[in-house]
Amino acid sequence: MLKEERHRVIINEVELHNRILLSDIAEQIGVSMDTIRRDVKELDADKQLKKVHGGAIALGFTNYATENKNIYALEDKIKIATKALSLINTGNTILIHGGTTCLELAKLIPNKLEITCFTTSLAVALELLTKKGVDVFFIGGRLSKDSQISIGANAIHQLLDITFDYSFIGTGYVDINYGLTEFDLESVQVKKAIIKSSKKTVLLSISEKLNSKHRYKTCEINAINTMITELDPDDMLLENFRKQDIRLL
Amino acid sequence: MLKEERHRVIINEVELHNRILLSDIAEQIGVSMDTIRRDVKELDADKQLKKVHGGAIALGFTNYATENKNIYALEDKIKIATKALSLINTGNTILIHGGTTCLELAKLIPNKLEITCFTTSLAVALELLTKKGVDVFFIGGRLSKDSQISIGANAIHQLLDITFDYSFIGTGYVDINYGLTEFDLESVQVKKAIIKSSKKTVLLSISEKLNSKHRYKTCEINAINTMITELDPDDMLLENFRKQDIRLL
DNA sequence: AAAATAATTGCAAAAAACTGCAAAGACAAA
DNA sequence: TTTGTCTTTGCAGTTTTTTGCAATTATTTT
Repeated sequence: MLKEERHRVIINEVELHNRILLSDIAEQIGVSMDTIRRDVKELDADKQLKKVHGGAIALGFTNYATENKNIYALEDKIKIATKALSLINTGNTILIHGGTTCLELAKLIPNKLEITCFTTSLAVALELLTKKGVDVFFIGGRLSKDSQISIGANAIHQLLDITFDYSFIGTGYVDINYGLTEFDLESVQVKKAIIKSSKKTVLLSISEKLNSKHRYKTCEINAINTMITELDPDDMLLENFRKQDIRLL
Repeated sequence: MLKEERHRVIINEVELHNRILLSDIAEQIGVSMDTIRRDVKELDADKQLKKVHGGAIALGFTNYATENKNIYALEDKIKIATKALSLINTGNTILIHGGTTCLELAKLIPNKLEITCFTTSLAVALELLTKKGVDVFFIGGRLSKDSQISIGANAIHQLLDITFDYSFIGTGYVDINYGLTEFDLESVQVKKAIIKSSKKTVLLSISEKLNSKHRYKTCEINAINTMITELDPDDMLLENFRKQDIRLL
């Protein structure tokens, strides 16, 4: 087998599985490990993949990539939170749910903006307490050890007694067909209650989460009134969402 | 499994749960703790997460809220909290109110003690969330800006729906004749509700507060079942209280 | 203060990478 | 076809990296 052919096979495998073991490929193609090692070295130099000890991984699967992604993600989240903030007016009664993007929103709220703000998140509550103008209410309930947010029947019950001008929520996954979905069922139940109690529900989601889904459904995409991503509302990636009855920001 | 793959798994878990235990990850991936420890060390050096004793936490997940800012009389408070802890048994449903002494109690609760614990204090809640065996519930309500505890009708309403085996409260002032008093009316109202909902109410108070009083009354001294100070129950200073129908500890 | 957990260190076995080399193969010019 | 040159490949020996274990030390918990 020619070198070029082997290279093609290797790249194929990497793209298919995101990672390969040199030993697997050597056996599969039927050449020595040394040869494959040299092939992978070349492909690495050509920036076709990243060579690691024992194998190779697809570009974009490296930790450098995730590191950069996270740095950008924070900027994106601030961008999203800034747009969300523009919706809030003096005198509003709002709810801010948990999650890193929602926490950014809480951080961005100006000291003197006079609003009433409910939250289910300990972190958001602590942040809001530093804002002079904000009247802070915590929705009690069982606290999730992981996310430090209120869940359970108690929280839901309280939520349903209140009407929010706006509620700001994140989600684990969004998909145009599957709607908002989560990894965790209890989280879903709380979010359902939030949506029910809100005049307008605003979804804060980085574009990375678009077109992904998981086990438990919070709601259809149309149950959301406004969706905010870090992208421009005219962005190609949002094309499908523009056809829906939601406001993009 | 390639090292890079393990790294990805670890980062994923940290992002999902905010914190991980090395032992959990080691078991999940099926390698020794040493290997995971080395992985986490590298990821920490890469600023992908923060390594802590026994595990790792997501960047930006540190708690300043429960740090001891007020080390005044800390020794005494720990002594009080230790005595209070001795009252709690497996399976109990208790309430821990706010204040530095109550926070000490929360800190002292052993990891594996299995109890259900309610609280009105953000700091106490955050502390309790670190305890494996504790089911944590937060009593929602309006949050006081300075004390970071729930107050208001909402909190009171929730409290009255529950029965606690023990509730642990502090007070601004105690006097044998005037009972428990406070500077703040809303705090009094919440404490009244707590006392009403508790089979046994335990007062945690440093002796310095004895024989002092203020404007708003929570209850008579007899409404308290147990009073804990840093002093020996036989101490002269507690002579008056011994004549009352309260247990001293 | 004692017990339980976790971190560190040094070490050894295993796996992988590197090095130099020689045989095999590719290819152009004679 | 043959020859000479250059590249590719596999092999053997050496070095490096990874990993798990055991003994020690440090930290946390009770």
